[in-house]
Amino acid sequence: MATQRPSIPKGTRDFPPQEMMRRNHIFRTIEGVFVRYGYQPLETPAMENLSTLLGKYGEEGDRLLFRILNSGDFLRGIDREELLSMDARQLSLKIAEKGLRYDLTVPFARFVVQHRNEITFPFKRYQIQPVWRADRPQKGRYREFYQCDVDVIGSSSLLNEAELTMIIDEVFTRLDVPVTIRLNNRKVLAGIAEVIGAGEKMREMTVAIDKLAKIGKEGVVAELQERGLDGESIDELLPVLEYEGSESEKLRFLHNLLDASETGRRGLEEMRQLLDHLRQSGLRQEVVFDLTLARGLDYYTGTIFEVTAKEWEIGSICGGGRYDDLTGIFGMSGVSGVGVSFGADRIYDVMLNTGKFSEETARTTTVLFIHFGAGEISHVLPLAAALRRAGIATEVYPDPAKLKKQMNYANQKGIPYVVLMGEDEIASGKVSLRNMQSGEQISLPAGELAEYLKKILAKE
RNA sequence: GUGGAUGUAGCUCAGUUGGUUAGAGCACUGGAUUGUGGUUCCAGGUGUCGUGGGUUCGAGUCCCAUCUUCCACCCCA
Repeated sequence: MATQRPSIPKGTRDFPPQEMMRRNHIFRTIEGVFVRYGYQPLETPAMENLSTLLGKYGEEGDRLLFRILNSGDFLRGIDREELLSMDARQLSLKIAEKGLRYDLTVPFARFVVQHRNEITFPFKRYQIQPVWRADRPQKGRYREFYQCDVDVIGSSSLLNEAELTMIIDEVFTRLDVPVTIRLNNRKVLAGIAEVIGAGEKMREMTVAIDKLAKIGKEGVVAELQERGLDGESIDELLPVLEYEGSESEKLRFLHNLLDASETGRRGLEEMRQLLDHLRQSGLRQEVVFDLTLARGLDYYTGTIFEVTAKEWEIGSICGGGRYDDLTGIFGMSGVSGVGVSFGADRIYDVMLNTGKFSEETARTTTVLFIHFGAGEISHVLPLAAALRRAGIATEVYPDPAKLKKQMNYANQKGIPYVVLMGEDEIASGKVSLRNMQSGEQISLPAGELAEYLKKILAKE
């Protein structure tokens, strides 16, 4: 048999050790912040029933769902006529009943409805798992990627929005990634659509103005025309797009503009309150009320969030919003929720490209024991055990290889300390401890090694 | 889903109008140095030229298909 060339499916990746350690650093930081705000962990299966997934992400989303072929004789019960119809969409529903999850929000909604009697509301959960999309891959766009979601469901208080903003602020502060947190409110957007006489075209309007940063004012105008907004409405919208002023001036400007729209006034009041909460929370990252922030997902109904890195352009690295009736499709209405999702893969890219990973992030072992043969092993093992008991990650080189080879191993793996155990050391009851970074080497009694290392490691 | 680029050693890339046995640097392995790494010097294998067809006396080079990666749409993390 010919040897086959190893490969993985399009848009998927292996995560080698160094990358894993860096990714884990991101995941642990994010998770640590979630926990500190009282969110609880949840995991759901990689695959869901296709009926749970279909129709939740629009036509585009349905196309991007990975479908899982039924097991066994998947053609059973399908008549010849159907098979020959060549209608892939219809046929796929018969031969595939499961699909890979497309995001974590819909499975979460499914979970909440399914377990509504066991859940205490407001329910605060976080979920860090991969999702799959049959998208065409590009840089920073994969077919398998991780999402870190935090949501609170069963409370419509704006304090939740404020808390999520604080979480975003803290995560990126801890990761040392300066960001801009952009906020807006779908009700404000709806109000704007209403007062410019395009209430019916709210969705078209938001999709177009969402692209402002990318295609500019002229581009947006062209897009608006293309999407069927009349010239009058566009003329009225322009001052909104062009508006520049302080936050308080912006609120006043909108207050006048949205006077005639009840929805708009409500949205504006929500924004005013949220910004007020945030002022009292001592945020360290930049927060802006951005009228041109729209976000595509249809189910958002209130506050919307989007976060971009200041030092590296890669699109949004975190986003979310309030959805008033996500669980309605599963038969549980009137439950409001709000949540955000962190894009770990993109955060990784930002941190890598802006040099935010320190050497320590990729370090696993602190001490390596170097020895030269079977005779030394009996002296090495108790010492290594003592270090591990002291909480120091310790390795013993498995082969009595040349010193150079063992040193090189420590070097390659970024191990900062090496303990040499040879005939001389054993004879004197001492060990040689070498700092691989400075090249400094000291000799000390074997019994004092653990204490000494603990002391100098604590100082680092 | 639409349109466009790309692929040569583990990595970054050379490779002439199609011509005989496909190259460099880095990395890797061994040695100089039987107990002191990162520097240096020497030696060494780096390979179905992405894959499958086709044109040709002859294809890494030209043509077609396919896959990969990347880019612009679409959408999004």
